[in-house]
Amino acid sequence: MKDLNISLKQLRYYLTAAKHKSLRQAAKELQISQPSLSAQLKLLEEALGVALFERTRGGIMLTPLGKELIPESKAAVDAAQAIVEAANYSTSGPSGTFKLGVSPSLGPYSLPWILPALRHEFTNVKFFVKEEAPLSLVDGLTDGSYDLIFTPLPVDDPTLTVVPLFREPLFLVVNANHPLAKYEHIEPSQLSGLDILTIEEHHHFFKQVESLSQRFNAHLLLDYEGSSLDAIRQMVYMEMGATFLPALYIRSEIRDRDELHVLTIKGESIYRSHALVWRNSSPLRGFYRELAEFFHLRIKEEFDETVIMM
Amino acid sequence: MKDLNISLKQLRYYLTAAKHKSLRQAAKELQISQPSLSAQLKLLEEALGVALFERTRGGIMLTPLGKELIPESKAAVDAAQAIVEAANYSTSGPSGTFKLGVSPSLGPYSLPWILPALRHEFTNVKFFVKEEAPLSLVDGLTDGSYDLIFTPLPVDDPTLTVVPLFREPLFLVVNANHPLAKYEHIEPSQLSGLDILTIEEHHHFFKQVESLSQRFNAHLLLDYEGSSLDAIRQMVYMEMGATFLPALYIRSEIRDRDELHVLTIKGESIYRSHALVWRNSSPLRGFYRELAEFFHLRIKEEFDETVIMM
DNA sequence: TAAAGGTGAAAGCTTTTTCCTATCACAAGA
DNA sequence: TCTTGTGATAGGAAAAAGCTTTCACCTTTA
Repeated sequence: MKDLNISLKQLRYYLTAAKHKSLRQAAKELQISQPSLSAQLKLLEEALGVALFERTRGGIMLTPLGKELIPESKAAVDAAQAIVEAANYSTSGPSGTFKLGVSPSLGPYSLPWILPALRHEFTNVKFFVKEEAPLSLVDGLTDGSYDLIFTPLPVDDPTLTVVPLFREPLFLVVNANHPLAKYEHIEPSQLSGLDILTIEEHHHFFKQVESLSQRFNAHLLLDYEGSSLDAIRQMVYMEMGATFLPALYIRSEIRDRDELHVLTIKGESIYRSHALVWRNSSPLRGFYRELAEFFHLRIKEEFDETVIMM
Repeated sequence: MKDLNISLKQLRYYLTAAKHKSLRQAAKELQISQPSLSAQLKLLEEALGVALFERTRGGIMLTPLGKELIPESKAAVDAAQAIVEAANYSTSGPSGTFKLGVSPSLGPYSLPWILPALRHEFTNVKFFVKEEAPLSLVDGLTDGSYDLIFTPLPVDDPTLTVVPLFREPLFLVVNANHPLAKYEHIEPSQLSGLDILTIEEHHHFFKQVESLSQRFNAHLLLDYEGSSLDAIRQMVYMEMGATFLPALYIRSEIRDRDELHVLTIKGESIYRSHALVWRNSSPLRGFYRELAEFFHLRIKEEFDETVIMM
């Protein structure tokens, strides 16, 4: 990069002197002494190697080149002013485009109810939302691909701040023609031998369903893994097996109870927890705490009958 | 004007740090020490009152606002760079739009033969040409309305540099039906009582024709003054009187010798002189001397049979 | 596990830049 | 002749920019 030996101050001085056609008047406006102004304009002329002004006893006048360099000088000073103003505006509230990473089993069934209110509350804040599996979310947060993630737990990294927000119940879902569909609540023993479908291995959800299957002696189907909750819902609909689905998903996507039946297991409370997570080193961590509180309130307002607040 | 407390250097440092995501790498590119860069970025952040970077042990990353201020920062630095480049370009030759003032009795009959060659020779120089009576030209040069004037002499102002270029003969012009039209040369006594037309009083030309009329005992018509040389040529054509016209005007505008007759006066050499004039205080006076030489050469090439070089 | 190598920050010092006051040189106007 | 206006010059003080050295902390390698 070519060395720039001119300063914004010098450009301001030049524009002001051009305006007044008098070094004394300009110095007065700038609130510096006239010899200082004279010296700085001389330095600017020397740095550029050209004469910008013609000095006469009646004052100064711009040379043709001096006139020609006015627009670019004004552009530089105006751009700097815009930076200062944007920053001033920003100190009165957070600003910019934030990269928010979410789990695909959580984001689509919660964020549409949160983001509009968020945009209303923090008007200069934009979110660029991307879905990715939770393990990838944590990696992305660590390496700076995301500023913030909204993800199922667990997250075990001491460089990250984890703010748990709520617990989301998981329910057993079977086809309406399934023998278990005649019940609202079943005994754990009734799960024995049941074919259980789930989504891909790198999701926390997979591990949880695997654990549940082992616990209830059910049979976890590994040959027909789904790529999303929608996919496994379709498989249940096609009588390929049963599955566990999160409450927010059920709330959002399962309306036709003639096709799919939702059950609870007696004496069992099955949940997964969700949190907002950010890097400890972020200078915006104060704002992220505010955001976490906002999320918490919004989720409470919107999903209080579905989830358990933390 | 709001006080700008950020510098172009700081903006360059910020852009370079953003590019490298490492203060050490950026400092290396900028050829300053890392602690200096760190300190300057901190000062920039303090001046703006916002965090532009998040610091981690693996390096730095931009905050959302840090990202948002990149385009304006680049705009400021690029504008300054453009100033430096324009100035560098300019030191390899004069540049800008020059305000050239010319007399209406000279400019139209000379500049069309000079300006194209001038543009070819000085490619970054533009002329904004304006015609005005010579006394107004001098006033305009003194007050800065013109950078340069091309004018008939005399010019008597010690703050101005006057470079005489050539002498332009004046010829007597009569209608082709006039008794004097049968001659190519006449005696001074033949002018006695002749009606003489001229242009307005505030032109040097008026004073010269007035002086000639008195000298040859001719009758200067004051009731029918022309506003231009074209106007008095028409009056001569309409047999309202005779007139003196400059050689360049005759060369350019009088082709039909069946209508108007051009005479010389025996034993008399009648001229007016023309010069380029600029302010002594102009930092571009070196360039104006060059220009004067170029005018001189060009006039010699184009008008050598019409005028007398000085 | 220890050593090496990477990160940005803090501290103290030197150099450079920016700004000040006082004055000068020159001109125009009263 | 004096007053008032212009921009420039000279010398000094204060602020800013940059340096080297070192620190704290982490990761990687042998």
